[in-house]
Amino acid sequence: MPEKQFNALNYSDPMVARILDAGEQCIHRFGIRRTSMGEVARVGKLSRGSIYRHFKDKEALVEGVFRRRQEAFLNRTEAQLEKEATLVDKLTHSVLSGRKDMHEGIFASLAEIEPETVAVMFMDPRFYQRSVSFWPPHVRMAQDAGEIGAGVDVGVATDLIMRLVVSLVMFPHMGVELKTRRALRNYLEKVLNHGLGATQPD
Amino acid sequence: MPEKQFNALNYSDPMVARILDAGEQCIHRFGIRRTSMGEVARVGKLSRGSIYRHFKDKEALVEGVFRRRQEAFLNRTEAQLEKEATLVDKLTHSVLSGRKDMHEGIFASLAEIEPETVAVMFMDPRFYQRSVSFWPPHVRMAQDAGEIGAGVDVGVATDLIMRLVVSLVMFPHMGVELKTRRALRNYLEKVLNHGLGATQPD
DNA sequence: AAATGAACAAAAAATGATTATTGTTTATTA
DNA sequence: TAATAAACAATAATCATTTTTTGTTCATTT
Repeated sequence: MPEKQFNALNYSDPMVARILDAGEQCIHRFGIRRTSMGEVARVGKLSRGSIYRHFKDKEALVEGVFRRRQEAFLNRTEAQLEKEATLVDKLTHSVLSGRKDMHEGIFASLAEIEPETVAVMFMDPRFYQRSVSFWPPHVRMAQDAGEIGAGVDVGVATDLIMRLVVSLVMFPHMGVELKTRRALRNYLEKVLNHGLGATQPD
Repeated sequence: MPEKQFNALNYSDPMVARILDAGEQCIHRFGIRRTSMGEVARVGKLSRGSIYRHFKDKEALVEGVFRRRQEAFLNRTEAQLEKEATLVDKLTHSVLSGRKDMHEGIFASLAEIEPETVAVMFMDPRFYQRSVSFWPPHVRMAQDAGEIGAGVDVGVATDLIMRLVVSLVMFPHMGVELKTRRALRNYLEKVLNHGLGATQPD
């Protein structure tokens, strides 16, 4: 008996999309704990059985909802990044839109209703896996453009970028106030270009 | 009627110490939810009334327990840092002992019993406030020793250091595997000295 | 082929009565 | 002066019970 593959979801499959839409709507309104598969079925105007055909269990459905949101975020970001001139600008944009996403929509409402759930999600390394594979192409582009040292390892650069972006989204203030675009860009420019090794003041 | 000052705790006050000892023991064994003030009193062999004389409520007691733990961690770390030659070595040590603290003792047991609580704590910016005031002297020392650019702002350096340490403690892997002391030190050296601006390979 | 709807046992959640805990007060003790 | 112990209403946890939800199966429909 062949194992079903739940990890690879067709977001384009209209049934999957309908389920995820309904699921997202429910989670947005009631939180994860208070959404039942029956409610998702009712909202999506489909049968409970269909949901279980596409998702192993409630956990997989919830995961699917957030995976799709994240994928959408990355695609949206990816599109915007083409318009940004430098890697520093790309990071600045990513942090700002990451924060925006956290403070509106499903994350914001979940954070109000079930803060522990959001906290646990953000502490889970799996939450960042997809994003880790997002950055290497941009690192290489920056390398080709001479913004980044040619000898810098792409993996190391990606790692640093991820740590900075995640940290800056989670904590706008960690000693220095980094709320405005200006302050953020300035900070990222300094840190990325020289670390703490630069000798020039500004 | 003068407001009591709960934020400034005398860890040296024997009564406060006894309360915190008992509280810590209870939290370690049963978790926060399942420790009652009565149990803390019983374990500490004191009256419930005394606890309320020193701590406004259960939340303040719990906060006190973790504040003292953190303070002890910082003092222990501070003492060790004197033996480390460079800022990079100091950071390496801090990350490693931070991880150690997370994987044993009260944090480890709490993470097993009440993972959401730990996650929420780690997402709270207040958790890092004290540590933020810990680093500036070390930054200045590194600056005097010429390890860090003289023009680098102490606040910015502290901020970056905090973000890196917190991130590296929370996530040993974020694209690159940074579990061994060697890998960690190497990473920190690269990142701190040049950011992504270095051109030399190794 | 895939979605449906109904049936089902097992697991989880809502419920309401009961018990324990909280935070405050007060008189007593060291 | 600070710790204690007991009393107290308000709040929160617990527990046994009822109800809902879950995850599975299967015959039926689209």
